[in-house]
Amino acid sequence: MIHQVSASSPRRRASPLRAQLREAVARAILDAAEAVIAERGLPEASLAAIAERAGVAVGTLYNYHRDRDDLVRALFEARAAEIAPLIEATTAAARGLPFEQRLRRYFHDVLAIFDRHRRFMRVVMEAEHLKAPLPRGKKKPLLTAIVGGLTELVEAGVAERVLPAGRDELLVRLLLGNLRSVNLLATEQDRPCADDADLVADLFLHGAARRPAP
Amino acid sequence: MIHQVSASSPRRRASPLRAQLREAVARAILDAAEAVIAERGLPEASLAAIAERAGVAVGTLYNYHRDRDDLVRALFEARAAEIAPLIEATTAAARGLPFEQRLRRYFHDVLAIFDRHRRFMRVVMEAEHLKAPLPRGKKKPLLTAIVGGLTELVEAGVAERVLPAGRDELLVRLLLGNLRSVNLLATEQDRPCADDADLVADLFLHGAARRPAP
Amino acid sequence: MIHQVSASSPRRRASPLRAQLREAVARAILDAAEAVIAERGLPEASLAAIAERAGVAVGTLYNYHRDRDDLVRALFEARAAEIAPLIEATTAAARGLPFEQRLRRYFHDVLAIFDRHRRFMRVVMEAEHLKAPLPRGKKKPLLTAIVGGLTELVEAGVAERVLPAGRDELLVRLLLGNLRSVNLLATEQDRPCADDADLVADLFLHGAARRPAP
Amino acid sequence: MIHQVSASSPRRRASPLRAQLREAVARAILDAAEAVIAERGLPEASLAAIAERAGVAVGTLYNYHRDRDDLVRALFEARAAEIAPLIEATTAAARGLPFEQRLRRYFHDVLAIFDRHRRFMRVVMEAEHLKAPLPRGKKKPLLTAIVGGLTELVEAGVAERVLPAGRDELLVRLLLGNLRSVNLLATEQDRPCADDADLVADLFLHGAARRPAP
DNA sequence: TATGAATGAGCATTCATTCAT
DNA sequence: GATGAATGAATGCTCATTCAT
Repeated sequence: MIHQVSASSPRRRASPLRAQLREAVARAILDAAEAVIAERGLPEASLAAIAERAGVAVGTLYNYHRDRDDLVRALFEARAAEIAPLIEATTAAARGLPFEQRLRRYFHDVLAIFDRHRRFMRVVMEAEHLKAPLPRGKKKPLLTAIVGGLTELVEAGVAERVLPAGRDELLVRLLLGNLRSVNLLATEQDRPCADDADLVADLFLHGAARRPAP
Repeated sequence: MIHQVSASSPRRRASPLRAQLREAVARAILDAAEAVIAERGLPEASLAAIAERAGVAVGTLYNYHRDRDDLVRALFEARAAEIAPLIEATTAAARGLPFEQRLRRYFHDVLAIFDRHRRFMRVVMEAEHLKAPLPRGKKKPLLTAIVGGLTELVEAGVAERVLPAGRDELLVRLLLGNLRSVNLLATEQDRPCADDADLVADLFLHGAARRPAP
Repeated sequence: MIHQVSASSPRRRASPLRAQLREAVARAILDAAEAVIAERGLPEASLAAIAERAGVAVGTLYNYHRDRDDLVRALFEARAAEIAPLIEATTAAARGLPFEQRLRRYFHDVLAIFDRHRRFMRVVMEAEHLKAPLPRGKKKPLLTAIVGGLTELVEAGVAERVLPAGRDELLVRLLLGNLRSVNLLATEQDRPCADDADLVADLFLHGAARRPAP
Repeated sequence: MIHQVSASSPRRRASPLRAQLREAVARAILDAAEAVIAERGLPEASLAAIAERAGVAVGTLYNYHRDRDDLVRALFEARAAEIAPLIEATTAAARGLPFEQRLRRYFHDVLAIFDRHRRFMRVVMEAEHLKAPLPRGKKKPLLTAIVGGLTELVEAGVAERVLPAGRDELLVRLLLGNLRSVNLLATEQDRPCADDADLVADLFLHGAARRPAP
């Protein structure tokens, strides 16, 4: 039993077709898992439903994943492997900018990424806090990337003396919460998150209150 | 089988004792449900565990609730019945104040209420978004109260021309998200939410950015 | 979940009926397990088959036993608890007799016990050697009792200088094998084992060979 | 799909190489099956494990055997084809000797054969009685050979008036049981069976009891 | 009304078997 | 012929729900 999900190297050069097929099925399974989880929520996502959605038999799932936990973890890891680099690239791209621009840029880019992966990001954001959403051991790698970017951002803000010192953790959490709120609302309303990036960044920087003209 | 959850009116004047007893058992069940859900998370909270915690037999749960969904809903409703008035009182108390004070006051009072009901509020906040935490149809009544208060607040801000118009829904969601972030972080760190009320209100009003001295 | 199989003490004096019923179901389950195992062999004995045979639902099995292993172990223990004392009584009853009588007596009595519990003894004797017939941990208590009796017997024979010294283990195994052979053959032919007791004892003591008349 | 198990005649004279290869694979499969069964026991021996051990794909097993039952049966038949002649040769070699020598000789030679095929004989002896170790219909051919030899032996003994008449079947079973006991004990203790041949033959002939010196 | 045993549909998982390549 | 992924029936087990006492 081999559990090589994204293995691009077939055992023999002779059958790249096999490998391609395998790859396709593997992808179909993860896509189905994502869809079912997005629809029913993680604990209600049964393997039967996932298999049906993927158009394969239940047993086939076990040709690709050791068990249910492994399937879920593989989904999160596969998406993380795809998305986390984008997040990190965004973090890197914003680095060096003055804080305000940096925040604005980061928010905009991250929310744009959310838009391109909306269904999965919804799952991640919903699972953000859950008791035991993912099987023990593996951590949520995508959240880690996002939180990492936010932490760096906040630290930069503090270093520039734009943000108050000593409340880093709370600030990071509030920013994460803002991303979450925007994502969930936009998903509900079926419109892009990125539209709200500027508003939210502004709000975070300067507050909602309009200062009366002097 | 009678399902009078929060019925405070005994069936007969003749046996207030029996009614009292029933009330006590009903309360024990909801308390147990709250405890088990807080500990294991909603989907892992089995009726067996709840019954054991409540010190009753499983069958007894069905004398008080039609099914599991109904029990959960009853819990949320009961707590809502207890907490929502406090929220509404807070909403009312803040009414009439100038917006900034009003927001500050509202946040402080609401977070203080969170502190007094921390265990349950954590459950509520975790379940905030969940796919099917509550049976379809019934809405989460406590969230409704909070969102109601926030909506009124935002509308007042817009009316006073302190908040930007046309983005009410997003602003409400962001405020709710802030409350959520503060609650979850404080719960994790096992310290009161209310401590953060001023900071968060300030942040929302004036932003994180310190304006350089002119 | 209470797994009190042979518990004769109901939780309340008030419902001896409940307890009686429970006892009856527990017995029915073990009887069914015994029958199915005897028919299909241990590894092929599915819980579904056992439940059907017992006239209960699958879930009911789990009200009496933690899992399949536990059910099987319970069967073996219950029967052992019933039969082992008989074996031990036999061992004790034979104690003190001169070796030849002692052996004869022991064989006869043990085979008579086999006859009264034929179906189960067949299962035990079949499982005698199996790789992992019983779940880890618990040992086969009935075989232990029998082997214990045989060991004592052999030791007595050696002490009386009737049996050769130094080959105790082999002698015990051969005796056990003889009991097994007799049991399986008699079961196949659907006739009592005890009939063969004298022959087998004689054979063991004096051999099959008839000495020619001098 | 051709299921010529022990076919030593290639389909074409033209490609003895191919036939040789086929033969080699067939042997590898049976060897693997024997090893896995010896290690895990018959019911736990999965085709996946056998295929892996044999170094072939699961599907290949089905090019050599109709199904799992057929594979197991083929193993038993192949080994029987190898061992049964040895047993029969032993039977023949002993034929004509006076009964006592004949028995002694037979036991010794058979146990020596057991030693040379210990792993498989253990499997056979363990499976001796099992409910459904082999698919219905087919008999265990090796046991048949052994039992045949024992039957002839017993009949000779009866004819010579050394053994009591009328209990042939039981005597055969007891002898078989003795072989079994010796085999299992020796395997457990990892020492040769043949060492015990004389003792067991003696025991069977003259009994365990030492006659007091006159 | 309280009890807790009985129920059975539903779930994750295994594995002999099939079949396109 | 060899391969190994796909299949799906069968298994052990859980748990919300029912119901006789």
